[in-house]
Amino acid sequence: MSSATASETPAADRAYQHVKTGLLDGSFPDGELLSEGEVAGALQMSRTPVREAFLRLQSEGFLKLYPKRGALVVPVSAGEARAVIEARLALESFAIDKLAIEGGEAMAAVGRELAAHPACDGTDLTDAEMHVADRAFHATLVSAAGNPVVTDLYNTLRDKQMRITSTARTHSARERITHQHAGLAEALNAGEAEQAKKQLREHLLGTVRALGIAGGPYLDPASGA
Amino acid sequence: MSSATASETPAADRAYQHVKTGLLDGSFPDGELLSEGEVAGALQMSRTPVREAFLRLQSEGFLKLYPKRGALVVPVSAGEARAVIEARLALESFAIDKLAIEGGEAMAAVGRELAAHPACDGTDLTDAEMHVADRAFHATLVSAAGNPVVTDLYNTLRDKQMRITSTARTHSARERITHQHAGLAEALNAGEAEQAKKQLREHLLGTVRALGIAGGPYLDPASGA
DNA sequence: GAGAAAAGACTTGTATCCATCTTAGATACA
DNA sequence: TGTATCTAAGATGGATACAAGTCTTTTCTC
Repeated sequence: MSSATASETPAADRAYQHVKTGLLDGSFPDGELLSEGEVAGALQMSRTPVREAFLRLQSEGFLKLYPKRGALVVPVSAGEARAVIEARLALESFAIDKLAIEGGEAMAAVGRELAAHPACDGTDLTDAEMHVADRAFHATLVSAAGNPVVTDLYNTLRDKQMRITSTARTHSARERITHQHAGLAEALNAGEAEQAKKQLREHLLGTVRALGIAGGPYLDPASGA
Repeated sequence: MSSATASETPAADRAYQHVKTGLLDGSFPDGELLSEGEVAGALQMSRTPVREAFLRLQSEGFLKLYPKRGALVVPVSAGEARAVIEARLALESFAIDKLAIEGGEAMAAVGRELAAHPACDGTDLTDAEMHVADRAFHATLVSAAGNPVVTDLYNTLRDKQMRITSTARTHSARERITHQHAGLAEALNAGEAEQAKKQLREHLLGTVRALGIAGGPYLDPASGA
């Protein structure tokens, strides 16, 4: 079992994890052109699993593969960050709308579940844990709509956003976040869909602003119009 | 240049196209477990590009890869079909909302563009052309929102739907479709966002029904609630 | 005949090899 | 000095070889 070929996790997964981590922690900065052989050497594996990882990362929007040239770490512009958040708002609003149509009890049930969520409190959580909790909080809301396709799309969005928020270190205003989470849960509990969507919009507007990006008219109607 | 290795398009693309086509025209029915070597042999290429195609198809949700077993052609259930259409409605509604916020003129411009689209008339089009036109029509609407992330998500949805509609042969009611398209364009032209969204919802409700699937409460509030 | 063990066919995962393409840098020339 | 060309290095795309896992079928034992 000491053989080098015997490893716990598949090489392709290790490659994927390695590159993704590097992307998130900034080891591979925006615009960098990296090659299969490079990371293959670093991980002491062949190019094949690295290739697989690159393809995955490309489909997730982290890399752009140029034929015979290399893999570009796609730069994330302010516009793209806003686009991601807008898309999140669209999908989460859909979830709220669908819950509303299914009836007040369905909404209230989700509201209760969310109110009890750690992301509504936030004490006793490290920054990393808070980040995980935040993600779980929103995922819970979206999943509650019972549309697996939307849930899927939403998760890919969060992956994209992870890259963005780590690129521009967010100084997360935890109080604001937990407070807004609680407000959202409360609105759902009360069966007020429109109010919930408004809370959500303001919450996400806060997120883009924390990135130092203007919300734009859709996220921030008060500014543009 | 006559060598067999010199081919116009990359082998990986050919493999991708081949499998996707097979998926859409039903050559690879739901639940089938296909293998890399199989299609590699059929296309007279090595497994490597086929593997690449499989990974792509998996990320698009057409295949599910089971380690050391094969690639499962994911079955599309009625529920999933509805989920896809719901997601489409969510994203297209987002597009309308965003246009509305950007102002009446922006909306009207899109309305004019859509009104002039072949998918609003439909004469002189074969069924295949009509299908393409329909897709372009909706893509135009979504793109007009100016959110590339959403546009991207939307396109993957259409790919998914392509698979569904081909699985269950749709008897497309062309008149209904073109008429509803025109109605949508008109509502946009008039700057009536809510009306446009309602038209859109009914349009997509017609689509699910054409597939022989109930709309469910979200697409068809009149039924459930 | 029934059940367990083993053999075989078939699958993917990974490494390695070769061909081709792209590009950076050296070199020749005006 | 500036430019064109040639050369070499490095990249990917694809083919092939081999290792290892999974399921099916056969065979052996009781």
